[in-house]
Amino acid sequence: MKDRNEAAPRAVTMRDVAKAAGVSVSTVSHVVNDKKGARIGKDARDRVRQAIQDLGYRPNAMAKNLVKGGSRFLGLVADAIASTPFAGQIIHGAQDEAWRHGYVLLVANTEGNNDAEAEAIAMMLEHKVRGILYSTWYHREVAMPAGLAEADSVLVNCFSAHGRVPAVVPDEVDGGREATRMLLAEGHRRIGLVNTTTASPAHDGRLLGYRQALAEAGIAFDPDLVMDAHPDQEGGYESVGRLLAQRVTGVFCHNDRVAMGLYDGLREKGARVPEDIAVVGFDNQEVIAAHLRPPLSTVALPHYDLGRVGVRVLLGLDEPAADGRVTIACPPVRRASVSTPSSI
Amino acid sequence: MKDRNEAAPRAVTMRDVAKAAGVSVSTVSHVVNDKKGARIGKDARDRVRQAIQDLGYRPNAMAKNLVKGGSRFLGLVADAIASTPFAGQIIHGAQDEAWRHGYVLLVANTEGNNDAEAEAIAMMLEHKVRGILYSTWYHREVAMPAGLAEADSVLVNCFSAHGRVPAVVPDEVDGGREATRMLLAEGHRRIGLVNTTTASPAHDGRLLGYRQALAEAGIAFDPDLVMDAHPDQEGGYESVGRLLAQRVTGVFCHNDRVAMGLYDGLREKGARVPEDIAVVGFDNQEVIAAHLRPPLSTVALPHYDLGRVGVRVLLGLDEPAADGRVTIACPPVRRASVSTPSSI
DNA sequence: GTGAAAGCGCTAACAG
DNA sequence: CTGTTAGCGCTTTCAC
Repeated sequence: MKDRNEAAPRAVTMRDVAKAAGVSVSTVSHVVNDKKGARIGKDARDRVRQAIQDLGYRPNAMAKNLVKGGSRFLGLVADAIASTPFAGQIIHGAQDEAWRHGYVLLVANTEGNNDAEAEAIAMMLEHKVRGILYSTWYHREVAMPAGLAEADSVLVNCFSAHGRVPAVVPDEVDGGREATRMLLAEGHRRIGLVNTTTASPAHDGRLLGYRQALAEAGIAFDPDLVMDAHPDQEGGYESVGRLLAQRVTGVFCHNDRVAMGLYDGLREKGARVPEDIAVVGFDNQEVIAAHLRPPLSTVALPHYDLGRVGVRVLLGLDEPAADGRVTIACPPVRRASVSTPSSI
Repeated sequence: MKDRNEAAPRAVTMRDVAKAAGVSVSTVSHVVNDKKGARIGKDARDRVRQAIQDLGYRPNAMAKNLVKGGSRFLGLVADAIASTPFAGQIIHGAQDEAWRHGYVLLVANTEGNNDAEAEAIAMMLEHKVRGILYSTWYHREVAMPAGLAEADSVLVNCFSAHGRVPAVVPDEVDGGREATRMLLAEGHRRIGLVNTTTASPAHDGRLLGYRQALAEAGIAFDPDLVMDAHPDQEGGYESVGRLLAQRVTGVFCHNDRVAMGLYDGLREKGARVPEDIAVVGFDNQEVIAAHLRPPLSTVALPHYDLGRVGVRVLLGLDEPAADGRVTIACPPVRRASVSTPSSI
C-alpha cells in the first residue's frame, strides 16, 4: 500500500515515458498497443519498454476510452446479490464472458430498491457502458426501469411483458420434464408434485413439464398428486401427510429447500428415501442438495449460463428467438435420492 | 433498447446542449454541476435545463474523471462469488458504503485463479481506482498479489503475514465465546465442540473463544469434548457417536452445515434437539440455519460489515489498530435449537 | 453573468 | 521508421 500521507505524485503518463525514452508519445502509444501497422525500430522499442518498466507506467483507461469514443464497460444490475448464491453465479458467468471479449463488468446491487436501481442505471449510462444486463435472482416478469431504454439491454432471468427487450431465461418446462423423467426412469408411476403457491414462470413451467413427461410415459395426469406448498423447508415438511395419503412412490419438489423439509417429515413418519419414496428437487443449491442424506437428485438452474449468454446476446454474438427469448436448458443432476446408492 | 442496427448517432455532448441553449459550454458545465460560485442568470439556466431534457444529455463520466485527474472507482476483487452467499454480502456492504461516498465498485471475480487475479488488478489500476479491496470468502492468510501494492489497498476477510496492509476481519474468538455462552446461559456444563480439521483463524479463534467462555463460567476445559470433523454435513453426521459417548448436553459446531449433519445423526440415534442435546452453529447461513427443525441458534459472520468497513478504511474514514487490523464482532443469533421453543 | 481558451492522457491521421 | 498535430468531452481559470 502506498503511504497514505504522501502527496499524490502525479501519475506517470505517456509523455513521461516518451521523454525518458527519448521518443515521441505516438511512438510510445504504438509500442504500448503493439500496433501492427507501425514499424518501430527494435532500438526505440526497447528503450520505450525499459522506460515503462523504470517509471512503472500504467496506461490510463479513461483517457483511452475517451478518445476511442466509448468504454469497454458492461453494466450488470442485480436485485439480490446477498441472499442466495444465484446472483453470484449470474455475475460469474457474465464476467467470464465479458472478460473474454475485453469488457469489464460494472456491477450494481440494488436489493430491490428502486432508487438504488435508478441511480445505478444513471451511473452506468454516464460511464457510457456498451450495454446493460438487468437480472433478477428468481425467474419473473419485470417492469422495465426507466433509463434502461437509453442503452442496449438484455434481461437475465427475467422478462418484460411486451418482449421488446431480449430476455435470457431458464427453460422451466424442460426442467420440470427432466425432474419427472428421473423418477419415471426408476419405474415410478405415481409421482407427486409439490409446487409453489404462487403463479410464476417456475410454478407454471415446471407443472407443464411434469405433465408432459407423464404424458410421454403414457401416464394419466392426476390432479390429486399435485399440491402447493410454501417454497421452503417448512412447506416441504408440511406436505408429507398429503403425499403419504396419496401413496406416491416418488415426489418432484419445487425446489431443494422443499425437498430438505420433506426429508425431515418423511423421516418422522418412518419413510425412507429413496426406498419408500424417491425425491427430486430443483435448483441444485449445492449447500443443500449435495449434502442431504441421501444426496438429493435435482435439476440445475443454469445461472452461470444465464449470465454468460446474457453478455453474448448483448454483444450480438447470440441471437434471441423471434419472441425475444433465449431459453437455457435445466440439466438434471442425479444423486442417490431417486434410487438405492448401489444402482447409480 | 436502441435499435441494434441504427448507426451509432454520436452521443449528445455538452457542446450540443450549449448550442441548443444558445450559451457556452462553460455555462452548461456550471449549471450541470450546480457550481456554487457561478452566477448564472435564471433565464440561461432554464434554457440549459430545457436543452438537457430535450436532447437527453448525459454527462460523460470518463471525460469528467480525466480532467479531474482520478476516478471515483473502488476495486473489489473477490475469490469466490459463485459458491456461497458470503462474497455477495461483502460486495453488498462494500457497495452500499462506496455509493454513500460517491464511489462506484469495480467488481472482479477471480474464483481463485491467479491469472484472473493479476488481470483484474491490472484492469483496476488502469482505471485509476482510488483503491482496491481484496477479499476472500473464508477468513484466511493470503499472499499479497503483486500489483496490489501499486494502489491503496485493504484486505477483507483475510490478512497478510507482515501486516503492512490494513485488514478487516471477523472476530473469531468473540464468535466462539458468544456461541458457547448461548449454551452456558441455558445451564449446559458439558459442552462439546465440533471444530474443523484444519488449522485456520476460524479453527483456532473459535476454540479459544470456547475456552474463554468456559473459563468465565468456571468450567474446566476438557479436551475430550473437543473433536475435529470435516466442516460440512457429513462431518457433523459422523461426529454424533463421539458426542454421545461423551454425554454432552450441548454442542457448539464449527459451522451451520456441520450442525445440519449433526441434526440428522442425532435424529437417527433418537436424540432430540434441544431437549436431549442443544446445538449451536456458526455462520448464520440463512438457507440452513433459519429452516432446520428446530431452527438453529448460531453466530453470524459479519460479511456485510466486513465489506462496509473495508471501504471505510480504504477511504480513511476508519482507522485500523496498531497491528493493522480492524476486527468485527460476530453477533449471536438465537433460535430454538438451544432451548425449548416456548422459552425463547 | 457569461464566454474563450487551455489542457487532462491518449489515439490516429498525416507529414516527413 | 518516427514526430506533429488535432481532437475525444469536460472543468476551470481568467477576461470581458
